[in-house]
Amino acid sequence: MSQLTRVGRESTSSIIARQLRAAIRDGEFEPGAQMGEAELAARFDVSRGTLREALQRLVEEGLLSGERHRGLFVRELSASDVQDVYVTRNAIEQAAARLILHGDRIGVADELAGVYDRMRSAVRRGDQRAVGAADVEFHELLVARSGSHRLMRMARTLLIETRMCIRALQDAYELPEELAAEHGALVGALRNGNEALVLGLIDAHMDDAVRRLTPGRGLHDPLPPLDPEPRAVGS
Amino acid sequence: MSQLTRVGRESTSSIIARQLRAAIRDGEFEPGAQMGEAELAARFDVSRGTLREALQRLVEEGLLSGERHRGLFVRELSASDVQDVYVTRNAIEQAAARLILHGDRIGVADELAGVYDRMRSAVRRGDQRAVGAADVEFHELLVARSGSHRLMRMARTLLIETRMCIRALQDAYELPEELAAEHGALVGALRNGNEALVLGLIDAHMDDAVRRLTPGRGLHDPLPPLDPEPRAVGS
DNA sequence: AATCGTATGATTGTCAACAATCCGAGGGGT
DNA sequence: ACCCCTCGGATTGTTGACAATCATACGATT
Repeated sequence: MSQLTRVGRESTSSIIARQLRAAIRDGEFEPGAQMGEAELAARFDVSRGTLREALQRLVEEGLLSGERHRGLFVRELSASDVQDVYVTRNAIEQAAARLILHGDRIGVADELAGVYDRMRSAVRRGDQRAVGAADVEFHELLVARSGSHRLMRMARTLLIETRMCIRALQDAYELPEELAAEHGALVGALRNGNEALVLGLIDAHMDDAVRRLTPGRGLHDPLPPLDPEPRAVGS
Repeated sequence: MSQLTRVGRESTSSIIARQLRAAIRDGEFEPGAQMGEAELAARFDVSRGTLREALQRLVEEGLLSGERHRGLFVRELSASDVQDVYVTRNAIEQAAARLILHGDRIGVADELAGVYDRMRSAVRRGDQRAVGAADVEFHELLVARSGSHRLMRMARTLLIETRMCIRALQDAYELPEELAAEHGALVGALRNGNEALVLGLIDAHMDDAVRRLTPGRGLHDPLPPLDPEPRAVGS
C-alpha cells in the first residue's frame, strides 16, 4: 500500500525553473546574459506570466538578478562570490559529512567509491567533461545521503554556482589526478569514521579550489566588509 | 562619490515576499494555513499575477508548499524538519563563526555583547517576547557579520523556521537564564578566539534546542531515510 | 443508513492585452 | 566634434478575464 505515489503533476513554474537551472549550469546562458521573457516564453510555449513565476524563483535562489524595467540577468560571480560559494559549500558539506558519520557511513562510502572510480577512469582517459560531471555527482551524493532536505536544496544551487565559477574562469582541472586523489582520501576517511580527517579534507578541498580560481585569496580570508555584490567579476 | 546609492525601487514581488515572510515569522499565518490568492492580492492591492510571483519565491525558499489546483499553504514542520532546521543552522552559524574568528572577532564580539545585554535584561524582567526577539537578532547578527551573502540568505529563512518551530510547539524558553548564559559564553569564546570552544558551544546550543523541542531526538541522530517531508507535524 | 452521482460555488492556472519604462538612433544647436 | 533633446521600437510590469480543477452540499439509488 505504500508503493502508491502522488499522481498530481508538479507546478509548471517548478518545471521551467528546473530546466533553466540546468541550462545555466551547463553554460547555455552565460553570466550576464539577459533572460528575455518573450523569447523564453515562446521557447517553453507558455505565457510570459507563467515564465515570470519561474524566473522569480531563480532570483530568490540567487542565480538571477536584475533591476526594475531592465530585465533579469544571469548573475556574474565576483572574486568574493567565488570565495563565498566555497565557504558556503564547506559549511554544507561538512555538516552533511558529520551526519553521515553518525549514520550509515559504510554504505555511503561504498556509494561514493563508485562515483570516485568513475572519476578516476575519466581522469585516466583524459575526459575533462566526465571528470567535471563526476565531481558534481560526488558532492551531490554526499549531501543527498545526509538525509537533510535543506542541505540538499542549498547544495543544488551551490553546485550550479560552482560550475559557473569553473566555466567562467576557464579552470580545466589542470591536475585532475590530484583532484581524484582528494576524493579518494575523503572516501577512505569517511569509511574509517575519522571525523577530524574528513572535515580537514573537505576544508582543504575547498581551500584548494578558492586558491586555484582566485589567486591570492584563501577560503578563510575575511570577506569584504559587506555590500559588495557588485554584479560582475570584471567590474 | 561612494555614498551615492541605487535609486531604482526593488521589484514588487520582492517587497511582497518580504512582508509575507515577516507575517509567517510572526505567526500571522499559522502552519497549514492556505494563502488565498484573491484575498492576499486585495490586501496588498496588486493583481493575482503579481502576488503569485511573490508566493513562488516563498515556495522556492521552502516556507510554502502545495499541490496543483489546491493552493499554497504554510509548511508544517515535522519532527525531522525541526532537526533538519537546527542541523542546517548549526552548519551555517559554525561557518559564520569561523569566518569571524579569522576576521574582526573583537568588534563582532562587542556588537554581540550588546544584544546579549538586552537579552539578559529581558530575561530579568521576564519579557518572553523580547527574549525571543533578542535571540533571533543575536544569531542574525552573527551570520551577518560573517560577510557571506549566501550564509545570510540561508540564515534568514532558517530563523523564520526556527520561530515557527518554537511557536508551534509552544516552547517558551522555560529556562531563559540558561539560554542567555549560552549566548554569553559564546560571546566570550568568540572574543578570546577559542575556535574549538566556539564551535562546541554552537553545537551544544543547537543540540539543546532539538532535545527540548523534539523529545528523544538529538541534533546528530541520523535523519529518516529520505523522502519524508510529509507536510505535517501531526500526520 | 450508506454510497454514489451530480450540480454548484469557489479557487487556481493560464493567457493576451494595456500601461510604464528603458534603450538607441537621429536631428538640431553650439 | 560634442552635447542635448526628442522620438520610435522594444522590453518589462501589471492587470482583468477566461478555462480548468477542486471541494462541498444535496438528492437519488440500493
